[in-house]
Amino acid sequence: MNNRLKVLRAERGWSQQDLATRLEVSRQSVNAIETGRYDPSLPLAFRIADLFGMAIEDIFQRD
Amino acid sequence: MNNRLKVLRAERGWSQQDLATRLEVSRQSVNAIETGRYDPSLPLAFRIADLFGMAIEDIFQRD
DNA sequence: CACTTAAGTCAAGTTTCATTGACATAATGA
DNA sequence: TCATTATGTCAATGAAACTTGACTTAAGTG
Repeated sequence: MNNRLKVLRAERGWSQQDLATRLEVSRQSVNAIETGRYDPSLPLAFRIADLFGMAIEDIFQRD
Repeated sequence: MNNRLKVLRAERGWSQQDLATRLEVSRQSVNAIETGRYDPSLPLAFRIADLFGMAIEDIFQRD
């Protein structure tokens, strides 16, 4: 899976820490997802989609 | 999270084993997801959505 | 009745996701 | 220059997802 998290975050002028706080996860988790080291859990993917007001499918794509 | 997996599967007349085979997971995993013991990983959620030709959001809902 | 299939569950093990704490690097600003 | 912020990454730990193998129960079906 790859994702558009880094772009969406940058568009809003948020740091990884800002995003992590809004998602209630650690900064390292945001970084790991952005850099593709692992995929979020389904519940976290839902929180991300909710935060950006988008569908999961529009943020995460199969590779 | 709760999900409509059991219904979607039953509509197609598939056993848990049938579904597990199509998703390339164990029968116990399908059962655990259907009975709400845990949520699928994001990659597996995508495979499920693909298989049923639906969006993840139409199969899995936050509770 | 005996046999098979489906579903639910448990135990024990591996892999993946997520945590805290730490360190390095680059960029910016006082 | 010195301090701060942002990002990337590592190690160690814990929690969640997923595995195999086994057992039980219920519902057909010969």
